[in-house]
Amino acid sequence: MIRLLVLGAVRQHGRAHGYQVRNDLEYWGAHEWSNAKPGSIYHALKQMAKQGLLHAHEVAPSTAGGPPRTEYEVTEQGTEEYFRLLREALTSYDQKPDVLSAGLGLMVDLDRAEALALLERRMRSIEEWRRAVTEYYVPEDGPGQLGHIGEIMDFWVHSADSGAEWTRGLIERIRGGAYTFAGEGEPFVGVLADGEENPFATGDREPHPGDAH
Amino acid sequence: MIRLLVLGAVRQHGRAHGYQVRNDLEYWGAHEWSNAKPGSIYHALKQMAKQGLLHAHEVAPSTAGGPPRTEYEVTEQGTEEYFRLLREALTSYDQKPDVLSAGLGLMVDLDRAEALALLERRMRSIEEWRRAVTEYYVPEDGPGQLGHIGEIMDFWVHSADSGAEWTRGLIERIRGGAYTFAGEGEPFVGVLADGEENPFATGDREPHPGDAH
DNA sequence: CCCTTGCTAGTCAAACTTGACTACCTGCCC
DNA sequence: GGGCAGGTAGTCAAGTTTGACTAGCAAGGG
Repeated sequence: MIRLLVLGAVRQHGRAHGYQVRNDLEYWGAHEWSNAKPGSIYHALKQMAKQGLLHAHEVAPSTAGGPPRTEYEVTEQGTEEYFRLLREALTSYDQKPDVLSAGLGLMVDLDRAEALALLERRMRSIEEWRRAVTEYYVPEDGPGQLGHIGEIMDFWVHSADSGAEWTRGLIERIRGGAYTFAGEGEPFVGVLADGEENPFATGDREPHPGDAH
Repeated sequence: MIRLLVLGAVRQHGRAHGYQVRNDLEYWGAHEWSNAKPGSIYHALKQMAKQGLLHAHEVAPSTAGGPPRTEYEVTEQGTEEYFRLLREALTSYDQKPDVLSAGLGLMVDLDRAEALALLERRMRSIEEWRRAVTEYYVPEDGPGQLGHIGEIMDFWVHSADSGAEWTRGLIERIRGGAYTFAGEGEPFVGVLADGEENPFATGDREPHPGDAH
């Protein structure tokens, strides 16, 4: 998950250091909905460099104060992994909203037809899962047998239905021509240029209410 | 999270060993919707014993084959922590469905009035969060400024709305007298007695479709 | 001119999670 | 009467995540 985000960020820059990635993720709001803390980001970069998904350039000291920095570039192998993760994020329904969010942020790296196909597969995935849950909790003995435990299943089913509905909406928007996908001309700029100010910076605004811990 | 589940399971038994906890969690379906693998469970037990939330009895070898086992009991401090976690799980909206699921499974350890109060707070929490997100993504420049990134926010808002709707339903069911809460007589048996067969055992049925990894 | 604030860039230990693995015993089929 | 399938109970190393910490430099106030 973190790998998907990091690969996506590095890829858009062509070449990036950790702090830049960190900033992009904040720009996307990822610090609010994913577990993308500094530690995880740097760890992911190093790990992926070790595994050959990224190439690490030993690089000059910072131009703007601070310690020297290492720049990374996505290798061919890393690109493959990136698309694999991206496709999976859009397709699979594992009720982890952060994975889908990451996929949404990066889906325009695919072409429109493929994005649509993946989302259709996502729909089928949700339906299948719904069927599995309802089988499990409405056994022939009738419901209620589970007492309040049944609420858990009811919650899952409700989530699945709501997720399906939303996905349907998205498919329609994309089919209707929304957004700019790969190979459709001027792409949407999803990263900050060097020195550009982040209009959505949250500063030290506290995390969204309801967050505990 | 895992701590909440483990504390809840041990508490219901009064005294339990790791394997028993593992079985209860399967009974609740937790292996499907939470990251409660054996390793995590045993780790949590040991950790919490070290921290004084559980008391570990050094105990006799198994009665039914297998290595000897350690039994645990929740301490007073552990009970406090348990209720703290439980209240938090029901109240806070951090879009992690597994936390809520755990809370639902254990909510009957509270009394009805408190459960209702917590769920009302959950509703407010969701609304507040929704407000925060919509502020963030419909700035005065108008929407669309974010391009496809806006879809992420739209997804959050949709999830929040759907979560609120479901919570409202649950509140009504509980207010209407559903389920048996603490202090209301014969509690629902949420654990398996020794030797009882799990009617919902999944055997080696594979995890729900759509699960990747 | 110096000193505090704040941004840049990153490290690190401790905690947690994962998935595969071990070892023991029972029942039962042949 | 052997052996193997399957349940019981748990360990362990490798990997990941967390949250707090470090250290360098710039800008600006007094």
